[in-house]
Amino acid sequence: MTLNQGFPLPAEPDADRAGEKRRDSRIQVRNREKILDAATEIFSMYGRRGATLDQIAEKAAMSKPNLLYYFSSKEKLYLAVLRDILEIWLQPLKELDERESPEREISAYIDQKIRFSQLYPTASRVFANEIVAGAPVLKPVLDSYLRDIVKKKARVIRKWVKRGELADVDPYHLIMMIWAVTQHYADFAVQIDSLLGKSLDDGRFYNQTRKHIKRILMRGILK
Amino acid sequence: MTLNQGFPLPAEPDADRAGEKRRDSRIQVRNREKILDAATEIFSMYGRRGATLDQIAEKAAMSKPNLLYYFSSKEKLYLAVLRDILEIWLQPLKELDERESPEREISAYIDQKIRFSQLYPTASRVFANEIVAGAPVLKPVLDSYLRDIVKKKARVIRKWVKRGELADVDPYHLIMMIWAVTQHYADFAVQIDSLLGKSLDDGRFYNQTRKHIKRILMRGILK
DNA sequence: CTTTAATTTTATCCTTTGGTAAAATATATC
DNA sequence: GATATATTTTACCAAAGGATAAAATTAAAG
Repeated sequence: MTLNQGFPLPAEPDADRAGEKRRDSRIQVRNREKILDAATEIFSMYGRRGATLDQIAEKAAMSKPNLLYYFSSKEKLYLAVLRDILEIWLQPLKELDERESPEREISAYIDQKIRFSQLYPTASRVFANEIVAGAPVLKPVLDSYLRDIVKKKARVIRKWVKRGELADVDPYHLIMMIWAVTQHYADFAVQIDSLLGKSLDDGRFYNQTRKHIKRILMRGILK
Repeated sequence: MTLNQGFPLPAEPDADRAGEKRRDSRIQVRNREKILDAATEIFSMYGRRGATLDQIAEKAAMSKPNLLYYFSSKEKLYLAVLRDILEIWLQPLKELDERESPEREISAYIDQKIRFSQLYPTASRVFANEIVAGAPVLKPVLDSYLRDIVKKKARVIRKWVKRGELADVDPYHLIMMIWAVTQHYADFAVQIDSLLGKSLDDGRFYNQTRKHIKRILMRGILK
């Protein structure tokens, strides 16, 4: 993972890297990534407050002070993790295109969301954890950045409805419904494993899930 | 809340109350409930590990040792909270009745689930937190108790499909879809508030949400 | 090779946190 | 109202956890 490109989290939160000049060394890159991956996993299991630097350091196979050499505080590390996640989490929504048919676009959107759940289940859980906890860190981003994007895309959906290509659905509810259902398979993976003994890692199950979700949702919203 | 009746969590986990004889005094009842409510709120925000007894005690307006007089450890308290939640969380599913029409039954089920999200959003979040974290405590219950109930109800749904009263849906996916969508409004309430400035507390929004979910889902699964 | 800069380790600090002990206070029962 | 029991408070403690300092080591540049 780790595709941290200029993300709109609270302006330059990583004070660490202020005034940086030289490029990240190979060691730098490798270790930051190792840490971010470890942190994602630990944060997904214990949450922002419950996770400990000791656990993360251990999972990343380095000493705690060494970890702190790369991320100067637990909070900064958490922020870095969130930034990476939000970026990929949000990408698919941005691609909804009103010039295409809703059938095609929404179908593709569901595909991408469920794909995300398959590829980055732990990341999804970190995000879920943050939101369930009341978005102590992400709230400002939700209130601005996310809000704007969703508003824009709601307009796209509304246009489809007006054109008569879609049943009369509320755009916001529709978007949230898609989020809820697709993310569920990553966020509540243990539950699903308990009930079915399956996970999205299983290619057959992945496809069955994908098709099932799409079938019901598309039937529910297409004219 | 607090309707802790003989719940099937790991056999008699509340060793505190072993060999109890006399009934709970009024003070006992009142304080246990105060603590459980406070704990629910704190656990919902910080998770099992992130929550602290100090926070819970403060919210319950009592000293920490006093709190520990009622629940002898944080883990026991967490367990008590979970037990209460699971009980009410699960109730609606048990009521699915194959002798009635799927239209009526599933509709009622969705109603009850969304009602739960409205009435006990924090409880829902504690539960969500536990599952997202990998169900460290509830895993055994999911693997046995929940599994059995869901299996039984999946059979009911399958019967409806066979009778031709329902489209050919997978029972498990359908159940999870309903869970995902209805719980979403409690678990991700902050997000919804950020995007819409609304919550299920708002009666109008509650009804709109309820109807919207039902419309899409029912259309998606009825023949 | 040296010399300089980057990285890692070791030792340590201070605060928070779950939990206990025992004294003090309140409540109930006779 | 005296006595026994239940509840609450006060004072602690040991372990865990986030963070820093400085020494030791490794990698890079000339």
